[in-house]
Amino acid sequence: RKVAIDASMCLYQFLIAVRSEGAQLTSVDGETTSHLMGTFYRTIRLVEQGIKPAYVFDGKPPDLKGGELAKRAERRDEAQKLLQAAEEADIVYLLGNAEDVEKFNRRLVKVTKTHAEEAKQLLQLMGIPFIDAPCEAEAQCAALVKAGKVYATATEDMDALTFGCNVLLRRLTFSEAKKMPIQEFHFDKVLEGLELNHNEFIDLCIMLGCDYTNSIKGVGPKRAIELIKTHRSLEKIIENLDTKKFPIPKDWNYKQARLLFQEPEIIDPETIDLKWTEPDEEGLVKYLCGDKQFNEERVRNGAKKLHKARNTSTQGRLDTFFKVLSSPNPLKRK
DNA sequence: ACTCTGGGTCCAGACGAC
DNA sequence: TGACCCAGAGT
DNA sequence: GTCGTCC
Repeated sequence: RKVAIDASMCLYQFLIAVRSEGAQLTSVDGETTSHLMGTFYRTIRLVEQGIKPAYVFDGKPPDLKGGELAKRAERRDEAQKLLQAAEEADIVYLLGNAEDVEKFNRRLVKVTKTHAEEAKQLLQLMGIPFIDAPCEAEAQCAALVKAGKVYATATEDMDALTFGCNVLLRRLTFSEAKKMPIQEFHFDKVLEGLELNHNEFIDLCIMLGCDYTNSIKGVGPKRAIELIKTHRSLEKIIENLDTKKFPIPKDWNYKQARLLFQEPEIIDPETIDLKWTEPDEEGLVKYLCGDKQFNEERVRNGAKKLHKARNTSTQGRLDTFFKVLSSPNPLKRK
């Protein structure tokens, strides 16, 4: 089974989660290795389960996302200040605020170009294909699914559905899947459950709060669903809405936001040829053990697992592994 | 009393030895 | 980012 | 399962 994965999202998770004593893992020269550690082992795991992952990297964010990105930057600035304060307090009270320091450090995490390039180099050596999306990775993933180049997108982000991704897999990380089953959402079933078509669903998501626009104060999930079912489009909703109670945001650019979901900037999936190839064991050892000080035995062992899984004829279906669950109603924000 | 929103919080991987 | 809890506004 | 360790 071929599956598309939003690479930046994974890297972000790894940078936050893969830590020791609150700090990211690093090579001796202080370079972070958490993202490589996570990518290496999780990918091996997936391949061993008979899944062929294809990683999709973000490109330039759309202009409309600027507001959201500015907010995130602001939050990081805020965390930076809090971190500084906590560190100073730490010196005074000796370890009293160590937890706070950790907490604020996490909020500062950002996936850089370097992280992405290093991950690509690793994937290359592992024989795993990756794609540079021109814009939003989720949009490119959805396009790959629609074109039948992969079976599904594996993500925690429901935005993939808004982009029209037919099949979405949640919790496709098998360590987590032990606690909670992997969920498989089918877009057509979701639409059926909500009794909406794709365009109506997009308008709904815009009301619920997407990265591209503000949302209407006072309108949450309940009212949004009711509004879209009554009026079937944002234009009609705006016409009929009591704007005294529910003021439309100033300069509300919902039309362009809608367009970003309907016709996102993507590479034509037909021009993409995904190839899973033999892992380069010596290359992996050279890269991970030379520069990054990974344990050689573990790296070689990982390379062998990749090799073996690759040459095991049509590995067991993953359906046997998890509960297929076409939930009709992911009625949450986003 | 009930419903809904929105603001706050917390959390976030994988391996292997035991 | 998502999931959960709680306060408070609105009904 | 829990927990220390990975780098």
